[in-house]
Amino acid sequence: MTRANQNAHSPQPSDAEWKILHALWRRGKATSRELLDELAEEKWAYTTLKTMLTRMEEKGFVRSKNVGNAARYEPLLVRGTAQRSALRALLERVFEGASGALLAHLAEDEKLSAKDRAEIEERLRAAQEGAAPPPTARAKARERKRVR
Amino acid sequence: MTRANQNAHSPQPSDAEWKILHALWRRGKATSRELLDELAEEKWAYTTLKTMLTRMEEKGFVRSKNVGNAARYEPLLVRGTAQRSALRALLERVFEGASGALLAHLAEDEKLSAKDRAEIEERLRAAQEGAAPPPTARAKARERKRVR
DNA sequence: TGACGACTACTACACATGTAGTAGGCTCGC
DNA sequence: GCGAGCCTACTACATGTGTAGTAGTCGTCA
Repeated sequence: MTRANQNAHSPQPSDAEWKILHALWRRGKATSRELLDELAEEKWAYTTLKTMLTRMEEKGFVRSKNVGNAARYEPLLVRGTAQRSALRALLERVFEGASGALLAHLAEDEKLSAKDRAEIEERLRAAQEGAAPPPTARAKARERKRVR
Repeated sequence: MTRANQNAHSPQPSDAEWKILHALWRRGKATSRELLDELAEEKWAYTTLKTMLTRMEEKGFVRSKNVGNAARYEPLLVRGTAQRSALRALLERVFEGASGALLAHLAEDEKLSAKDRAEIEERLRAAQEGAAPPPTARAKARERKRVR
């Protein structure tokens, strides 16, 4: 049993670990040398990356398989799941569960492109169909929940 | 001087620090004893909380003023700003800047009530109207003083 | 006036994280 | 067969964080 899934209480990846995970998700699997290239802008010493990978393997974030004299790593975490878990953690810790407030910040962010928005609407619609009858909520009341 | 604003590089509050900050935002200002009550469910030793507060003061997250023999603390971070900064950090670190993906998770989250979802749609629509369609740059740019 | 209780400043310590060095083992070209 | 490289496992060490104990100070109440 892998123990690799990210249920609410498995530790969250650290900053550096996220970077490595992203690199791994991009490439599927990779040797540490390849990862070092992929993460060139971090300017890590090879051994630094190796240390990280070892720790990540201990935590069940990645798995390694020996290929020749080198190890080839692959992610065990599923990107979407890990992200969701991190998001949930943030939501609790920073927003005390108030997703509305989180959204408010996000929605106001000018970095959200129109394309992003369109995509979200799309997803929302999909989620809604599969989950709850459209309550056609007069969500006007939203305004006053946005504390100070 | 203060140095209390959260520009991109001031350190993010830690887990425990967020809890304390939330308590402080709830009460405006408070003595450590009051905070200990407010945070009763954490079951912290008084000195634990005190240590945190001291460290937070060093970091410029809070400020204390002596009142009688005890110190009264007040937050220096502004809630919304701190939250936004944390959100942005998450966005970078976990979603590599893809706010769309973040939102998608938020939207699909089964924990999100239908009401929340409706609210999201609402917000999206609003954002879209106000921002996206034609490049008619509306004065939305006022917000973007956030350096980095 | 002295013990009691609250408060503060210091100190301690374990674990996580970022960062990297060292030493020893394989392999391949010459 | 040997040295140059590359790889791995260990070890190291500073800093941050969670958690708390100790000792010293001060006001108050019996």
